[in-house]
Amino acid sequence: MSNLDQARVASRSTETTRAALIKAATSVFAEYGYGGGSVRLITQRAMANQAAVNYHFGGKDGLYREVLMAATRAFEENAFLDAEELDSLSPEDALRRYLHQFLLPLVKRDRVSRFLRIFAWESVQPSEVFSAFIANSPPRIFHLAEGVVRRFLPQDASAETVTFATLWLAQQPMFFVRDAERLAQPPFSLKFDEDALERLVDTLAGLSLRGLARV
Amino acid sequence: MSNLDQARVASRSTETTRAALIKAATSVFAEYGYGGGSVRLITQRAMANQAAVNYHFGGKDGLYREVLMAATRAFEENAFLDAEELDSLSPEDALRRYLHQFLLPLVKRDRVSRFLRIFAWESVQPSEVFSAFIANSPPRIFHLAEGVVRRFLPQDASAETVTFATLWLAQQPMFFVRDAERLAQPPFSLKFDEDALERLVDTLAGLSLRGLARV
DNA sequence: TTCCGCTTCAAACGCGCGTTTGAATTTCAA
DNA sequence: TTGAAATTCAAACGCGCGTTTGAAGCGGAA
Repeated sequence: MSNLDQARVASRSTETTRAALIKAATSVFAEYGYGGGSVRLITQRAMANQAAVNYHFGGKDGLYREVLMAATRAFEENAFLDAEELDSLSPEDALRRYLHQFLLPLVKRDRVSRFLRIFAWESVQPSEVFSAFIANSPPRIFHLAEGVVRRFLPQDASAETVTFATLWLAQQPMFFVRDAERLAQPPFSLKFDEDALERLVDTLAGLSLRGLARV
Repeated sequence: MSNLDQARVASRSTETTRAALIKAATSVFAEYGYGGGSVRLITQRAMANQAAVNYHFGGKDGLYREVLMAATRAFEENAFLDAEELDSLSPEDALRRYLHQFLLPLVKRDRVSRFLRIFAWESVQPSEVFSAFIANSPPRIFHLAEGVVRRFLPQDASAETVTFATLWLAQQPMFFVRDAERLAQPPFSLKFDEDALERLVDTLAGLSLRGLARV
């Protein structure tokens, strides 16, 4: 008992530091990606010592794994988008819902949006940590695009075609999420408020559904 | 005259070193991007001294500018794809030609393919050097996607719509070019020979033209 | 109060990076 | 051949990175 109590109480301050580090790491990695985010910046934002990362998580990679686990948990707790919910919609509405949810980080800066930004980074330059992470427990979020695409493709579509189309669809919102800041500046000067988000969803959904020929 | 001769002859060996550095830098930056490519690797491949980069180009950024200038020159000398050639084709064929040319690096490893890979890197993480470079002399290559897209969009399409659609189209081949190596491994295991390239062009052109609804 | 594990802390380590340095070497006009 | 300019070279510099170190601080048990 005494051991347990001590562990419990001691872990109170431990949990405070751990939570602060995970929160700071989430925002830093969302901003700069895993490779671009530094331990020094993370500990600075968490108001913790640099060595705390190694003490509590064994290193930068361990902290990142913790962030990825939190992200997976958030997505699987239906905090984001559920495959069953998509199935209940028409294919067209499922596509629009998919695009809308993945483009949300353009206008919201909440926890889930930061997780999405991290995934957007990993979609263009996967870290070894991430690759190993999804190899062990592939997150459901990756099946969403395939699920949406499959409802449009014929049953006998080749696996290669399905892969092409899935990658094609998944990339579309990722690009805008990842590069939102850059697109806000010249020569593009795209400002994303909620109306612009709806127009972007409309445009992307139209392009995805009917292609250029019908825009 | 004597000064000129001296400069000319001296520049013979100079040009040898410069050319070797530019060639090595092109392949290194194509493989790892500007930030990921190191001066040490470049000089090693060029069999030159590390200090040569600073001596001849003033630094890593100056060398990169030289590579970008060579790329711009290659593209403007019709070594790649000409806007007028695209205009001479039907919109559908122009789109297919655009996609085909931008996907060529998947099967070819020539000079132009390396330039395209560099552009693919810059499309996701623009370096300051690149941003400054295109600010001074925007390369024609960037107008190609807009030119293709515009022929499908109605005349009165808003500037925002044109931008959305242009970015959307430009991203599609970039993704496959940039991540070819990763896509070759599980879980995707995509092998790109010339046949696969044609199928990818078909798929992307179909998706771009008619969307998911008609695949 | 004393002691002992847990946690924090400032400092330093080792590494790779782009760059600088100053001497050695090469080049070529005079 | 000579001397000055251009070029090459090995070595080192300064910086930021992730990580390690060992002492200091802290809190609860005896």
